Amino acid sequence: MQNSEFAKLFYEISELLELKNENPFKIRAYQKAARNVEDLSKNLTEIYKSDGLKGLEEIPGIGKNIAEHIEEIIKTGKLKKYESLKKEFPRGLIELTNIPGMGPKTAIKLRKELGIDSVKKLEAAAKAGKINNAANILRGIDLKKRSRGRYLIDDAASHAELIVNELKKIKGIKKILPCGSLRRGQETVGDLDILVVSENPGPVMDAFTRLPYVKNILAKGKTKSSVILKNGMQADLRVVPEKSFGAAAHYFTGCRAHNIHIRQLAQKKGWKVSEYGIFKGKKQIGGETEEDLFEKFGLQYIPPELREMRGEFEAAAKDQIPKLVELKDIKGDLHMHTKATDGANTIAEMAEAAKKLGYEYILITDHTKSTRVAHGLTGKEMLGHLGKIKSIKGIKVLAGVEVDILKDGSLDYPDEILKQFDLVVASIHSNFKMPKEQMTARVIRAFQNKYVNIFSHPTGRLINEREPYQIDLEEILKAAKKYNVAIEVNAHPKRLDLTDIWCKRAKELGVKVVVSTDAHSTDQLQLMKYGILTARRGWLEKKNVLNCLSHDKLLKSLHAK
DNA sequence: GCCGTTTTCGGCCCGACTGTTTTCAGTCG
Ligand SMILES: Nc1nc2c(ncn2[C@H]2C[C@H](O)[C@@H](COP(=O)(O)OP(=O)(O)OP(=O)(O)O)O2)c(=O)[nH]1
Ligand SMILES: [Mg+2]
Ligand SMILES: [Mg+2]
Ligand SMILES: [Zn+2]
Repeated sequence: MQNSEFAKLFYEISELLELKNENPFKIRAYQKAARNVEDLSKNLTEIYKSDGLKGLEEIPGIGKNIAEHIEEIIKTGKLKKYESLKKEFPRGLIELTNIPGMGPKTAIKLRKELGIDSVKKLEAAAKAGKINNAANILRGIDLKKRSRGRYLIDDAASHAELIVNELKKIKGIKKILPCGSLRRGQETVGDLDILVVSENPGPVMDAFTRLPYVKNILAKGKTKSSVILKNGMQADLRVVPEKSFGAAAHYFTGCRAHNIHIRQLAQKKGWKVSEYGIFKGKKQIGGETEEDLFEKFGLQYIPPELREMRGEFEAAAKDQIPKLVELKDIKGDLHMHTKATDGANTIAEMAEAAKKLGYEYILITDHTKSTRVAHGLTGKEMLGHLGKIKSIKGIKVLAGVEVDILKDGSLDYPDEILKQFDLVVASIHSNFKMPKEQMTARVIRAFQNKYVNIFSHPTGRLINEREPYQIDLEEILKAAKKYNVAIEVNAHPKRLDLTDIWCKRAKELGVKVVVSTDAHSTDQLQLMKYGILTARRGWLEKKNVLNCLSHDKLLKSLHAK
């Protein structure tokens, strides 16, 4: 079983325990365990096999009980506790709690009083007038049906920008800052969380809830409002006074576990942290800015991308928060397509656009013949295509290729062709469904080719569309190190592949990383920023990212194989 | 259920909004 499946199971147990009206801290313990398992790069099954229960208990948030759960699942493929909970509370009951505003208490009450244990039955009862605030509930059901779950980061960012631009027009607003998972640069975003500084929140709330993009108002108060936008996305607004800006930005940026941790640190010092500041008794002693908030705790500033409860507090206490890579450090883009295959622009157009971004170089990487859907080229066609590269003033246009790794790990072009490119990017575009060991061996065989320099979109996942193929990334990273292959962080919001966690692992293993857009048009060259966010979430520094190097040093580093 | 450099038992973040609650529970951020 995959870690993600263990995590899902523990989340589900926590929901079932809520319905059972269990101790809220027990519920949180399961959520915490799920979260920590999700964040692990090592497989739980492997940990158990090598270090047993003791190994499992070393994972934060996993103690004797949950370790035994994991053991039971590995040994029997089932968990009795979960099976019996599931019998007690049908799936439909959990679905009821997914309706906004409806929690476990209400769901249980509905079942007890009206025999309702599914959204369908609730809808019918509401329409038949058997329920108190039927209108609200029907609205909630409707919202749930329309909501698309989690959004791609570029989608969230563009909607945040629309709202920010509208809010800017309001008088008396001193600051506007989108926070939450968007500010942390998470690969998907559940909702928009926008912070506003104003000493006069009333008019801000009025304006926010009347925005043209707003479809429903979920809540509207003095300091906080929530709305549903026309596209189904939720947007939350907090308004605080200037003196609370830092604490509020910190609170609203999260993550939740990170917030709880800093509040616990405050308790130990006899202080209190809330979104309004750091307090000693009634007196505010800090939190005007985020920098001040961390400083008051003797902590180095923690960038939003690292606020995930993944070791940032330990690092900050020791002054070991790395100087994270930035967009301005990027000197070139090493993955892009042109009209010759499935791109929209010519080589010259891509080069001009890249030059405008201030890049020193780009690598043209069109598809090879096996990727027929993308009109992949034969070796001869490819060399002809790249032969048309004219020197363009102010930017180096490198001749590259995104060569298919075939089913057996051989490449779509022979070495005589491959050796003619400046750099070779390799990736998987077919035969996704094969056992993990076979896929891993296939890719490692490709790494052994003398001319392969970069492995692109290593898991092939498409967020919200396609699961990653089965591949042992730990082995892939080790092989990448051995054969001097750089691993790509594909910056496209649908991919973001490698993920943040695996970026961190790559750094630990000393594997070189490149951040590339895989642009299929000049516009898409600007997606680089999302790849950078992912790299930053993976604790990567400028020195870990090869396309922060100048052209000469880049080629030298990759050609050493 | 987890955890511990004051604790192996007794804590576990803190606050906003809604509804009918006249002093709080439920839900959510
Ligand atoms: N102290 C504290 N802060 C919370 C809690 N829940 C949420 N927050 C803070 C941290 C979150 O990042 C921020 C926004 O809440 P969201 O529910 O929108 O979560 P977030 O944006 O992190 O993830 P999302 O992508 O929206 O699911 O509010 C909580 O229980 N306690
Ligand atoms: Mg959010
Ligand atoms: Mg939110
Ligand atoms: Zn590509």
